[in-house]
Amino acid sequence: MGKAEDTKARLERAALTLFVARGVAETTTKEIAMAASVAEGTIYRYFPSKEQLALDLFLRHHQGLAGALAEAQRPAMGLRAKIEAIVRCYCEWADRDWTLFAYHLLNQHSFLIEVPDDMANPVTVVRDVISQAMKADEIPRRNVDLVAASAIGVVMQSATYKVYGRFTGDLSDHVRFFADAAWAVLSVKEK
Amino acid sequence: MGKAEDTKARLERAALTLFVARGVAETTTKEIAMAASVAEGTIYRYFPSKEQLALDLFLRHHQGLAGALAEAQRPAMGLRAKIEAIVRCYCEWADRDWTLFAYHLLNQHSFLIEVPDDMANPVTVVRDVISQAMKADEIPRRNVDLVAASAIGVVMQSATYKVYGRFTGDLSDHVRFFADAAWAVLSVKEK
DNA sequence: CATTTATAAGTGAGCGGTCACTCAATTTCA
DNA sequence: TGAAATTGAGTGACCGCTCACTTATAAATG
Repeated sequence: MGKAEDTKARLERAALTLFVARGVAETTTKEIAMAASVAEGTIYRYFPSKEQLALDLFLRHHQGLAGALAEAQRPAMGLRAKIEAIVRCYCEWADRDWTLFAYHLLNQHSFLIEVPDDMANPVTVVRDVISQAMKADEIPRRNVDLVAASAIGVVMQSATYKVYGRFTGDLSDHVRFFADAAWAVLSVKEK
Repeated sequence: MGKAEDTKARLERAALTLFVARGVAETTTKEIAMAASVAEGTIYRYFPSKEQLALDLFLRHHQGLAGALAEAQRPAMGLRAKIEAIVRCYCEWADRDWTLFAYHLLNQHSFLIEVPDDMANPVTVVRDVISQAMKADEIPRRNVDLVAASAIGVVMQSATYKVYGRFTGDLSDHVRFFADAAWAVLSVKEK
């Protein structure tokens, strides 16, 4: 790794850690620089603004995750298998870089509006899989967005509670349960 | 309503609306005052700081919701009925004052650490109900926090997506589905 | 090789501007 | 008329960002 790339990476990691610990608005450029062991001005050799740095970090993970989920579900046959593939991939991403994952989770509100409509999107991947399964009558036909939200919530709320420290350990340890639970949500019979 | 109480209520409502629309850190005291049609200084007659105003709003809803959920589930017999009572109560609170609800939902991260341990807590209510049901062998025994998170996620993620505008309409219209889905999550068989 | 030249990377004091908060003066109203 | 409520210009702290300058690295030259 070149020296410049190393500096940039150190800045990103420092920013990420502080953003998760104290929030984006509450983190100063001076703090980021200190944590990365560079001068404040150096930040601006690599990023046009603090806001852009924050957005870069978010979008990179957002797109990466969306691509990975799309790849993961593709080879799986049938909704049940696709769900498990998606859940496994999601949990692995979370466990691999928990700080980045937590940052993405905690800052959706701020950045999601800045995501272009045509950009790969984790939610869309899930939504499409569910939509297909409804068309194929694998599960009852319902409001896709509502059902997708509920299924996604099974995993995402658990991840959120891990951020809060309400429980510990790898998310990947519970892939089977998450997949079963999400499947159960999607399969709820109409009355 | 006395004049002073009216002013305080207007300030709270103005702050709430702005906090939801633009975020707490991004909202200035000048904006709050303007939206409430008072001078900036008036804020400080009723609140010691902007931060305390934000915390007050959060805690009032947090405690109110916790109390309401505890009340709602008490008379219901059996886990299935308790879940439905909790879900219904939660959705009604959301629909009754959506701005306040959205504020609470979007700012958990910032304020949850400031909630005293002994304070009534919406999550604890749900957790305890599930814990009881496990003891009574109504549902499989599992990691309570994990299962509670997943069940709660069914409803909360849907609420979150409503905040994002991914779908519209009252949450209360879907109480039955949420209850069924949460129940399904809790009932997932161990393999 | 040594030496000059060119470019990239890093620095930190300081600037312009914002913002939460204060307070002396003014208005409201019982 | 006196206490309570309100006002808004003013204050000081802070913060993102700039920029003139230094230092490290690489390229060119003879």
